[in-house]
Amino acid sequence: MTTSSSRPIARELSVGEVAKRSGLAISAIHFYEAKGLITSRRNAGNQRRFHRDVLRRVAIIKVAQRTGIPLAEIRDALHTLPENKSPTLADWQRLSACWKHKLNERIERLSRLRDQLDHCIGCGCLSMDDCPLRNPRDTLSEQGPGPRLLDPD
Amino acid sequence: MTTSSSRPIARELSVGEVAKRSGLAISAIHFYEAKGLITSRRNAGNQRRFHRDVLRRVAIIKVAQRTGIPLAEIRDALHTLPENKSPTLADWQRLSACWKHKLNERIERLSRLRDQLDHCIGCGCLSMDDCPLRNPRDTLSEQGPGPRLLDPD
DNA sequence: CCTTGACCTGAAGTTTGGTTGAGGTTTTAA
DNA sequence: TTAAAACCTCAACCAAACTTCAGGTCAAGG
Repeated sequence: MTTSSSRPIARELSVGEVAKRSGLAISAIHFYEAKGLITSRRNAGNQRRFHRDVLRRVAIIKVAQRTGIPLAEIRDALHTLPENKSPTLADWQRLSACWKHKLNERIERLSRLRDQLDHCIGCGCLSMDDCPLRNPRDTLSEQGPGPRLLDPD
Repeated sequence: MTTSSSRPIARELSVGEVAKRSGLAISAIHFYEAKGLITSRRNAGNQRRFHRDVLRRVAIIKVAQRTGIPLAEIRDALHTLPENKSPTLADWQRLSACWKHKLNERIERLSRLRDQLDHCIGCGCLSMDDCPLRNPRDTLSEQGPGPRLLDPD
Protein backbone atom coordinates (compact mmCIF):
# COMPACT_ATOMS: atom_id res chain seq x y z
CA MET A 1 0.00 0.00 0.00
CA THR A 2 1.20 3.33 -0.75
CA THR A 3 -0.27 5.61 1.79
CA SER A 4 -3.43 4.49 3.36
CA SER A 5 -3.57 1.33 5.29
CA SER A 6 -6.24 2.57 7.62
CA ARG A 7 -7.83 5.10 5.30
CA PRO A 8 -11.51 4.38 5.00
CA ILE A 9 -12.59 3.60 1.50
CA ALA A 10 -14.69 6.28 -0.12
CA ARG A 11 -13.73 8.98 2.30
CA GLU A 12 -15.57 12.21 1.98
CA LEU A 13 -13.76 15.03 0.31
CA SER A 14 -12.90 18.47 1.61
CA VAL A 15 -13.50 21.42 -0.64
CA GLY A 16 -9.80 21.66 -1.37
CA GLU A 17 -9.71 18.06 -2.49
CA VAL A 18 -12.68 18.51 -4.75
CA ALA A 19 -11.00 21.57 -6.21
CA LYS A 20 -7.79 19.74 -6.90
CA ARG A 21 -9.44 16.70 -8.42
CA SER A 22 -12.04 18.52 -10.44
CA GLY A 23 -9.95 21.43 -11.60
CA LEU A 24 -12.49 23.91 -10.28
CA ALA A 25 -11.53 26.85 -8.12
CA ILE A 26 -12.70 26.61 -4.53
CA SER A 27 -14.74 29.73 -5.07
CA ALA A 28 -16.52 28.05 -7.96
CA ILE A 29 -17.37 25.07 -5.78
CA HIS A 30 -18.84 27.38 -3.17
CA PHE A 31 -20.70 29.13 -5.93
CA TYR A 32 -22.14 25.94 -7.34
CA GLU A 33 -23.27 24.87 -3.92
CA ALA A 34 -24.90 28.23 -3.29
CA LYS A 35 -26.68 27.88 -6.62
CA GLY A 36 -27.91 24.42 -5.79
CA LEU A 37 -25.89 22.44 -8.31
CA ILE A 38 -24.09 20.39 -5.70
CA THR A 39 -24.54 19.71 -2.01
CA SER A 40 -22.38 18.95 0.98
CA ARG A 41 -22.74 18.13 4.62
CA ARG A 42 -20.76 19.90 7.29
CA ASN A 43 -18.41 18.36 9.77
CA ALA A 44 -18.18 19.30 13.44
CA GLY A 45 -16.12 22.36 12.61
CA ASN A 46 -18.53 23.59 9.94
CA GLN A 47 -16.33 22.57 7.08
CA ARG A 48 -17.82 21.13 3.93
CA ARG A 49 -17.58 17.42 3.32
CA PHE A 50 -18.50 16.18 -0.12
CA HIS A 51 -19.62 12.77 -1.14
CA ARG A 52 -17.34 11.44 -3.85
CA ASP A 53 -20.21 11.56 -6.29
CA VAL A 54 -19.68 15.27 -6.41
CA LEU A 55 -16.84 14.61 -8.82
CA ARG A 56 -19.16 12.92 -11.23
CA ARG A 57 -21.68 15.68 -10.91
CA VAL A 58 -19.03 18.27 -11.53
CA ALA A 59 -18.02 16.35 -14.61
CA ILE A 60 -21.61 16.47 -15.82
CA ILE A 61 -21.79 20.18 -15.09
CA LYS A 62 -18.69 20.82 -17.12
CA VAL A 63 -19.91 18.87 -20.09
CA ALA A 64 -23.23 20.67 -20.01
CA GLN A 65 -21.50 24.00 -19.77
CA ARG A 66 -19.43 23.23 -22.79
CA THR A 67 -22.59 22.65 -24.74
CA GLY A 68 -23.67 26.13 -23.73
CA ILE A 69 -26.36 25.26 -21.21
CA PRO A 70 -26.72 27.91 -18.50
CA LEU A 71 -26.12 26.90 -14.90
CA ALA A 72 -29.73 27.38 -13.87
CA GLU A 73 -30.82 24.85 -16.41
CA ILE A 74 -28.06 22.45 -15.45
CA ARG A 75 -29.20 22.78 -11.88
CA ASP A 76 -32.75 21.87 -12.85
CA ALA A 77 -31.53 18.88 -14.80
CA LEU A 78 -29.40 17.72 -11.89
CA HIS A 79 -32.40 17.97 -9.64
CA THR A 80 -34.01 15.23 -11.68
CA LEU A 81 -31.21 12.88 -10.67
CA PRO A 82 -31.60 10.59 -7.68
CA GLU A 83 -30.53 12.39 -4.56
CA ASN A 84 -27.51 11.24 -2.71
CA LYS A 85 -26.68 8.46 -5.01
CA SER A 86 -24.75 8.08 -8.19
CA PRO A 87 -26.59 8.77 -11.41
CA THR A 88 -27.24 5.62 -13.33
CA LEU A 89 -26.40 4.99 -16.92
CA ALA A 90 -30.02 5.69 -17.75
CA ASP A 91 -29.89 9.01 -15.93
CA TRP A 92 -26.85 10.02 -17.84
CA GLN A 93 -28.34 8.94 -21.13
CA ARG A 94 -31.44 10.96 -20.49
CA LEU A 95 -29.54 14.11 -19.70
CA SER A 96 -26.96 13.76 -22.37
CA ALA A 97 -29.52 13.03 -25.05
CA CYS A 98 -31.35 16.20 -24.13
CA TRP A 99 -28.18 18.25 -24.16
CA LYS A 100 -27.05 16.71 -27.36
CA HIS A 101 -30.27 17.85 -28.90
CA LYS A 102 -29.70 21.41 -27.80
CA LEU A 103 -26.14 21.23 -28.93
CA ASN A 104 -27.31 20.10 -32.32
CA GLU A 105 -29.68 22.99 -32.57
CA ARG A 106 -26.91 25.36 -31.75
CA ILE A 107 -24.64 23.80 -34.31
CA GLU A 108 -27.34 24.00 -36.92
CA ARG A 109 -28.05 27.62 -36.22
CA LEU A 110 -24.39 28.46 -36.57
CA SER A 111 -24.11 26.38 -39.71
CA ARG A 112 -26.99 28.22 -41.31
CA LEU A 113 -25.33 31.47 -40.44
CA ARG A 114 -22.10 30.26 -41.97
CA ASP A 115 -23.85 29.27 -45.17
CA GLN A 116 -25.46 32.66 -45.41
CA LEU A 117 -22.15 34.27 -44.77
CA ASP A 118 -20.67 32.16 -47.49
CA HIS A 119 -23.33 33.17 -49.87
CA CYS A 120 -23.05 36.81 -49.00
CA ILE A 121 -19.31 37.05 -49.14
CA GLY A 122 -19.61 36.67 -52.86
CA CYS A 123 -22.36 39.12 -53.48
CA GLY A 124 -21.49 41.95 -51.17
CA CYS A 125 -24.95 41.55 -49.83
CA LEU A 126 -24.75 44.02 -47.05
CA SER A 127 -25.49 46.74 -49.50
CA MET A 128 -28.78 45.13 -50.33
CA ASP A 129 -31.82 45.34 -48.20
CA ASP A 130 -33.06 41.89 -48.91
CA CYS A 131 -29.91 40.13 -47.87
CA PRO A 132 -30.72 37.13 -45.74
CA LEU A 133 -27.99 38.14 -43.33
CA ARG A 134 -29.39 41.57 -42.90
CA ASN A 135 -32.87 40.36 -42.29
CA PRO A 136 -32.57 37.35 -40.10
CA ARG A 137 -36.11 36.15 -39.62
CA ASP A 138 -34.63 32.91 -38.72
CA THR A 139 -31.86 33.04 -36.25
CA LEU A 140 -33.02 34.96 -33.30
CA SER A 141 -32.65 32.43 -30.56
CA GLU A 142 -28.93 32.77 -30.23
CA GLN A 143 -29.34 36.18 -28.74
CA GLY A 144 -31.65 38.99 -28.13
CA PRO A 145 -35.34 39.61 -28.62
CA GLY A 146 -35.14 42.12 -31.47
CA PRO A 147 -38.64 42.09 -32.94
CA ARG A 148 -38.33 44.74 -35.58
CA LEU A 149 -36.38 45.17 -38.73
CA LEU A 150 -38.58 45.78 -41.69
CA ASP A 151 -38.72 49.20 -43.01
CA PRO A 152 -38.88 50.34 -46.59
CA ASP A 153 -35.96 52.41 -47.69
CA MET B 1 -44.47 68.75 -46.02
CA THR B 2 -46.08 65.63 -47.19
CA THR B 3 -42.74 64.06 -46.84
CA SER B 4 -42.06 62.36 -50.09
CA SER B 5 -41.07 64.67 -52.86
CA SER B 6 -38.58 67.26 -51.74
CA ARG B 7 -36.61 65.15 -49.31
CA PRO B 8 -32.90 65.81 -49.67
CA ILE B 9 -31.03 62.81 -50.87
CA ALA B 10 -28.79 61.16 -48.32
CA ARG B 11 -30.04 63.14 -45.37
CA GLU B 12 -28.36 62.44 -42.11
CA LEU B 13 -30.26 60.36 -39.65
CA SER B 14 -31.31 61.14 -36.11
CA VAL B 15 -30.79 58.51 -33.47
CA GLY B 16 -34.45 57.68 -33.51
CA GLU B 17 -34.38 57.08 -37.22
CA VAL B 18 -31.36 54.84 -36.94
CA ALA B 19 -33.15 52.93 -34.21
CA LYS B 20 -36.26 52.45 -36.26
CA ARG B 21 -34.42 51.43 -39.38
CA SER B 22 -31.85 49.20 -37.76
CA GLY B 23 -34.04 47.60 -35.16
CA LEU B 24 -31.66 48.60 -32.39
CA ALA B 25 -32.82 50.32 -29.24
CA ILE B 26 -31.71 53.92 -28.93
CA SER B 27 -29.83 52.96 -25.81
CA ALA B 28 -27.90 50.37 -27.78
CA ILE B 29 -26.97 52.95 -30.38
CA HIS B 30 -25.68 55.24 -27.66
CA PHE B 31 -23.85 52.29 -26.21
CA TYR B 32 -22.21 51.35 -29.49
CA GLU B 33 -21.13 54.91 -30.02
CA ALA B 34 -19.67 55.09 -26.54
CA LYS B 35 -17.78 51.88 -27.25
CA GLY B 36 -16.42 53.24 -30.51
CA LEU B 37 -18.28 50.98 -32.91
CA ILE B 38 -20.05 53.81 -34.66
CA THR B 39 -19.65 57.57 -34.80
CA SER B 40 -21.84 60.61 -35.24
CA ARG B 41 -21.54 64.32 -35.52
CA ARG B 42 -23.66 66.72 -33.52
CA ASN B 43 -26.00 69.37 -34.80
CA ALA B 44 -26.36 72.87 -33.35
CA GLY B 45 -28.55 71.56 -30.57
CA ASN B 46 -26.14 68.78 -29.61
CA GLN B 47 -28.19 66.04 -31.13
CA ARG B 48 -26.57 63.16 -32.92
CA ARG B 49 -26.64 63.06 -36.68
CA PHE B 50 -25.57 59.85 -38.33
CA HIS B 51 -24.27 59.33 -41.80
CA ARG B 52 -26.42 56.80 -43.59
CA ASP B 53 -23.52 54.41 -43.66
CA VAL B 54 -24.20 53.76 -40.04
CA LEU B 55 -26.96 51.43 -41.14
CA ARG B 56 -24.55 49.29 -43.05
CA ARG B 57 -22.14 49.28 -40.16
CA VAL B 58 -24.86 48.26 -37.78
CA ALA B 59 -25.74 45.44 -40.14
CA ILE B 60 -22.14 44.30 -40.03
CA ILE B 61 -22.12 44.51 -36.26
CA LYS B 62 -25.19 42.35 -36.03
CA VAL B 63 -23.81 39.70 -38.30
CA ALA B 64 -20.57 39.59 -36.38
CA GLN B 65 -22.42 39.33 -33.12
CA ARG B 66 -24.38 36.40 -34.37
CA THR B 67 -21.17 34.61 -35.07
CA GLY B 68 -20.23 35.12 -31.45
CA ILE B 69 -17.60 37.81 -31.88
CA PRO B 70 -17.41 40.12 -28.87
CA LEU B 71 -18.05 43.81 -29.42
CA ALA B 72 -14.49 44.83 -28.66
CA GLU B 73 -13.24 42.68 -31.47
CA ILE B 74 -15.93 43.93 -33.82
CA ARG B 75 -14.89 47.45 -32.95
CA ASP B 76 -11.29 46.66 -33.84
CA ALA B 77 -12.37 45.14 -37.11
CA LEU B 78 -14.52 48.15 -37.94
CA HIS B 79 -11.56 50.38 -37.25
CA THR B 80 -9.81 48.77 -40.18
CA LEU B 81 -12.54 50.05 -42.48
CA PRO B 82 -12.11 53.33 -44.35
CA GLU B 83 -13.29 56.16 -42.19
CA ASN B 84 -16.32 58.11 -43.19
CA LYS B 85 -16.99 56.20 -46.30
CA SER B 86 -18.85 53.08 -47.16
CA PRO B 87 -16.99 49.82 -46.84
CA THR B 88 -16.22 48.35 -50.20
CA LEU B 89 -16.97 44.85 -51.31
CA ALA B 90 -13.35 44.01 -50.63
CA ASP B 91 -13.61 45.36 -47.10
CA TRP B 92 -16.66 43.28 -46.46
CA GLN B 93 -15.04 40.19 -47.91
CA ARG B 94 -12.02 40.61 -45.73
CA LEU B 95 -14.05 40.92 -42.56
CA SER B 96 -16.54 38.26 -43.35
CA ALA B 97 -13.87 35.79 -44.34
CA CYS B 98 -12.18 36.31 -41.00
CA TRP B 99 -15.41 35.91 -39.11
CA LYS B 100 -16.38 32.91 -41.10
CA HIS B 101 -13.15 31.32 -40.06
CA LYS B 102 -13.89 31.90 -36.42
CA LEU B 103 -17.40 30.70 -36.88
CA ASN B 104 -16.07 27.53 -38.43
CA GLU B 105 -13.79 26.97 -35.51
CA ARG B 106 -16.67 27.34 -33.15
CA ILE B 107 -18.79 24.95 -35.13
CA GLU B 108 -15.99 22.43 -35.19
CA ARG B 109 -15.44 22.67 -31.47
CA LEU B 110 -19.09 22.08 -30.84
CA SER B 111 -19.19 19.24 -33.34
CA ARG B 112 -16.30 17.50 -31.65
CA LEU B 113 -18.09 17.87 -28.37
CA ARG B 114 -21.21 16.40 -29.88
CA ASP B 115 -19.31 13.45 -31.21
CA GLN B 116 -17.81 12.79 -27.84
CA LEU B 117 -21.21 13.10 -26.28
CA ASP B 118 -22.53 10.64 -28.84
CA HIS B 119 -19.82 8.23 -28.05
CA CYS B 120 -20.27 8.58 -24.36
CA ILE B 121 -24.01 8.30 -24.31
CA GLY B 122 -23.56 4.69 -25.24
CA CYS B 123 -20.90 3.78 -22.80
CA GLY B 124 -21.97 5.64 -19.71
CA CYS B 125 -18.56 7.13 -19.74
CA LEU B 126 -19.01 9.48 -16.90
CA SER B 127 -18.62 6.61 -14.55
CA MET B 128 -15.22 5.88 -15.95
CA ASP B 129 -12.14 7.78 -15.15
CA ASP B 130 -10.75 7.71 -18.63
CA CYS B 131 -13.73 9.15 -20.45
CA PRO B 132 -12.67 11.71 -23.02
CA LEU B 133 -15.51 13.96 -21.97
CA ARG B 134 -14.58 13.79 -18.39
CA ASN B 135 -11.34 15.06 -18.98
CA PRO B 136 -8.50 13.92 -21.04
CA ARG B 137 -5.99 15.12 -18.60
CA ASP B 138 -7.03 15.46 -15.04
CA THR B 139 -8.42 12.19 -13.85
CA LEU B 140 -6.06 11.14 -11.15
CA SER B 141 -5.89 14.45 -9.43
CA GLU B 142 -2.51 14.51 -7.83
CA GLN B 143 -0.91 17.61 -9.34
CA GLY B 144 -2.30 19.05 -12.48
CA PRO B 145 -0.45 22.25 -13.04
CA GLY B 146 -2.61 22.92 -16.03
CA PRO B 147 -6.01 21.77 -14.88
CA ARG B 148 -7.77 22.66 -18.08
CA LEU B 149 -10.31 20.58 -19.80
CA LEU B 150 -10.03 19.90 -23.46
CA ASP B 151 -10.93 23.01 -25.26
CA PRO B 152 -12.54 26.04 -23.84
CA ASP B 153 -15.96 26.88 -25.05
C1' DC C 1 1.67 25.40 22.42
C1' DC C 2 1.78 27.78 18.61
C1' DT C 3 2.05 28.57 13.96
C1' DT C 4 0.67 27.68 9.54
C1' DG C 5 -2.49 26.35 6.11
C1' DA C 6 -7.03 25.14 5.03
C1' DC C 7 -11.50 26.62 5.77
C1' DC C 8 -15.64 29.71 6.89
C1' DT C 9 -19.01 33.82 5.65
C1' DG C 10 -20.81 37.77 3.37
C1' DA C 11 -20.09 41.52 0.56
C1' DA C 12 -18.24 43.63 -3.17
C1' DG C 13 -15.91 43.57 -7.69
C1' DT C 14 -15.37 41.86 -12.78
C1' DT C 15 -16.85 41.37 -17.65
C1' DT C 16 -20.16 41.67 -21.47
C1' DG C 17 -23.91 43.87 -23.51
C1' DG C 18 -26.88 46.43 -22.71
C1' DT C 19 -31.51 48.88 -20.21
C1' DT C 20 -33.78 52.18 -17.07
C1' DG C 21 -34.43 56.39 -14.91
C1' DA C 22 -33.88 61.20 -13.45
C1' DG C 23 -33.50 65.69 -14.70
C1' DG C 24 -32.89 68.92 -18.30
C1' DT C 25 -32.76 70.74 -23.46
C1' DT C 26 -34.22 70.86 -28.37
C1' DT C 27 -37.30 70.16 -32.12
C1' DT C 28 -41.59 69.97 -34.10
C1' DA C 29 -46.31 70.42 -35.03
C1' DA C 30 -50.77 72.34 -33.90
C1' DT D 1 -46.78 80.20 -28.76
C1' DT D 2 -46.92 76.34 -26.55
C1' DA D 3 -47.16 71.57 -25.54
C1' DA D 4 -45.66 67.18 -26.86
C1' DA D 5 -42.24 64.34 -28.73
C1' DA D 6 -37.60 63.56 -29.28
C1' DC D 7 -33.20 64.20 -27.62
C1' DC D 8 -29.25 64.94 -24.17
C1' DT D 9 -26.04 63.10 -20.07
C1' DC D 10 -24.81 60.50 -16.31
C1' DA D 11 -25.49 57.09 -13.04
C1' DA D 12 -27.43 53.09 -11.61
C1' DC D 13 -29.08 48.69 -12.53
C1' DC D 14 -29.56 43.79 -14.76
C1' DA D 15 -28.00 38.89 -15.62
C1' DA D 16 -24.45 35.24 -15.78
C1' DA D 17 -20.68 33.11 -13.78
C1' DC D 18 -17.43 33.74 -11.16
C1' DT D 19 -13.33 35.93 -8.27
C1' DT D 20 -11.45 38.64 -4.61
C1' DC D 21 -11.28 40.44 -0.16
C1' DA D 22 -11.80 41.18 4.78
C1' DG D 23 -12.16 39.30 9.00
C1' DG D 24 -12.57 35.23 11.67
C1' DT D 25 -12.38 29.87 12.73
C1' DC D 26 -10.48 25.20 12.52
C1' DA D 27 -7.03 21.52 11.98
C1' DA D 28 -2.47 19.54 11.81
C1' DG D 29 2.44 19.40 12.61
C1' DG D 30 6.81 20.52 14.83
